[in-house]
Amino acid sequence: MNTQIIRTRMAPSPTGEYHVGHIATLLKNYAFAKKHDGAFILRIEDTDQFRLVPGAVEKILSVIKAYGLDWDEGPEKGGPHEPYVQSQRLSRYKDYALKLVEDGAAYYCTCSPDRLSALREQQQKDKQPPKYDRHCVSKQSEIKKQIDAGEEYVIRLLVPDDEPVSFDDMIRGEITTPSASVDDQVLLKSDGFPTYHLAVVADDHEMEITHVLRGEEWISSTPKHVLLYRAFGWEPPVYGHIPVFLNPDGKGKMSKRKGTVSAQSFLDAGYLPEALLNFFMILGWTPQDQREMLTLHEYIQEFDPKDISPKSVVFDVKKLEWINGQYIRLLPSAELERRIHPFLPDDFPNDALHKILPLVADRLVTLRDIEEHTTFFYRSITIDPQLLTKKSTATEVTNQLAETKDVLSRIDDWTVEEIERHIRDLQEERSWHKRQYFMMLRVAITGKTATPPLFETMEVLGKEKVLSRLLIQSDALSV
RNA sequence: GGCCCCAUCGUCUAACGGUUAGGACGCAGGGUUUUCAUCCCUGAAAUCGGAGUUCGAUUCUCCGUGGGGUCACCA
Repeated sequence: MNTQIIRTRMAPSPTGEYHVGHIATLLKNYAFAKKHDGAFILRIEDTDQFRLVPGAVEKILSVIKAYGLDWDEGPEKGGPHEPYVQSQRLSRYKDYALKLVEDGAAYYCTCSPDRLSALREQQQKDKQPPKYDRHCVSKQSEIKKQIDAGEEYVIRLLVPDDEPVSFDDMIRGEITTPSASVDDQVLLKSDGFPTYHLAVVADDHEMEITHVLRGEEWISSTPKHVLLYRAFGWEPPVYGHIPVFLNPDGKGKMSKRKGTVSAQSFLDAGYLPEALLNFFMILGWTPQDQREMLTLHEYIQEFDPKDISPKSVVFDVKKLEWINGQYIRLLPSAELERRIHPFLPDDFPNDALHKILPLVADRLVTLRDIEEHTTFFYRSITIDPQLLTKKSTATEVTNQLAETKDVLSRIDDWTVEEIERHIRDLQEERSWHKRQYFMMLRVAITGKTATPPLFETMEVLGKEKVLSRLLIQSDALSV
C-alpha cells in the first residue's frame, strides 16, 4: 500500500571518536532501510570548522566498515545527491537562509558574542530560561546597511511567539512543545557556515530522507527542525528518537569519564563486531520470540523501530561479555584462528596456534584474553612452591614429581592417550590422592591452578618441556 | 530552574484489561569434570506511590515521586 521508498541516513560529525551509541543508531537506520529495500545514506556533517579533527572522517568510515556495516550513498560511494560532505555544500545553505529572511521567517542579527553571553548570564541570575532577546528584530533595515558595509552577522530563525509545535515520533507518539520555549536558533553563522539545524534540514530534504532515527538527545531540538520545514514549505521526515545509553552504574548518559565509549576501542578490546551488533540489537528491543542471538540478516527481517522501548538503557558489559563468548564459541576454528591473530602476543608460537586455540577457546570472553590463558605454553613459568605442597608434604611431592618424570620419559609416542594412560596407571598404582596429584602436576607444569585439560596441555607443550619443568620443580622443592 | 522524555527482578525485556507476572544476563546452589571454563539443572529476585475508570488494572486517565535529556555562532 505504501510505495514510498525508504531512505534513512546517519550523519556523523568528524569532531572526535566515533561512539558505540553512534554505531547502535547507525545499525537501526541501516536495518530499517534494508528491511524496506530502501537506501541508507552516510553524510559527513563538518560544519563546525572549530572542532574539526583532521583524519576523523577516515576513522569513522573505517570503524563503520569494521563493524560489518556499509552505506549505499555517501563518501567513497557517491550517489545522486553528491556531495555527501556538508563543507562541500556551503553555497546552498546561505541561499536557503537568505530565502527565509526574504520570507520573513528569519532575520539578521549582529549581536556580539559578548553581548549574548552577558545576556545569558543575566537571565540565569534572574532565573529566566536563557534565550535570545530579539534585540535585532526591530532594527532589520538598519542592520542591513551595516551588513552591506561589511559588518559580520548571523541569521536567526524567527520562532512563533506562542503556538504548539508537534511531531509524531515513531517510538514515543506525539510530542508537543510550546514554541515559547524554543530559542531563535542561529541558522547561518558569521563565518558563512550553517549551523547543524539548518544543514540537517536542508540536506535531509534534498537527499529525500524519509525517516530519521537519531539519539534521544535530539528531541528538544526537533521543534526547531519542524519549524524550519514549515518555513520552507517542505514535508518533514518521520522521526524516531532512540533512547540513550546510560553508564553501567545507571547514572547519566554514557560518557568517556565513566569508561570506554569509542566504537573502535571495543573492537580493540577483543569483542567481535557481530557480537557488538547483536548486543546493540537487543538493547531496548526484542524479536517476537524473545531470542537474544540474531544475525544481521534476521535483525533486518524482524526489526521495526516502533517496537523500540522508549526507556534509556544501561550499557550492561556483562551481557556483552556473554554474547561475545557465545559468538566466539560459534566460530569455526579456522575462522577463530584468523580473527584472533591480531591479538596474539609477539612471542606466541604461531605454528602451534591450531593446537593451542582449541584448548582455550571455551575460556575466552574476548579475543584479547588469549594471552593470559596461554603464556605458560611459550614463556618460562614461575611457581610459588607452597602451591605445590598445598595438599601434601614436600617429600611426597618430590617423590611424585620424580616418579612421574620417570614414567613420562619412557613414552615414545607423545600423545594425549599415552600420557593419560601412563599417568593414570601411576596414580592408581601408588594410590595417590587424585585431586592433590593432578593439581600438583598442573601447577608444576603450568604454574597456574586454572588451565586447560592437563593431558592435552602436556601434549601440546611437548615431552621435553614437560620433563624439564617436572625436574625444575622437584629441584626447587628439595633445596 | 524552563521545556521535553521515561518508569516490570540488580540489568535488558515479555505479558488482546483476567497469567502461580515469563525469559535472558548477572548472582546463589547443584550436576558433568583432574582444575578453570564450557554445557545442563535448580533457586532467590520486579510491576515507584496515591487517586480514579472498570466486575477486574503491570496494562487506561490524572496527580505526585524518581530518573534521564536539553537549554551555544557544538553536533
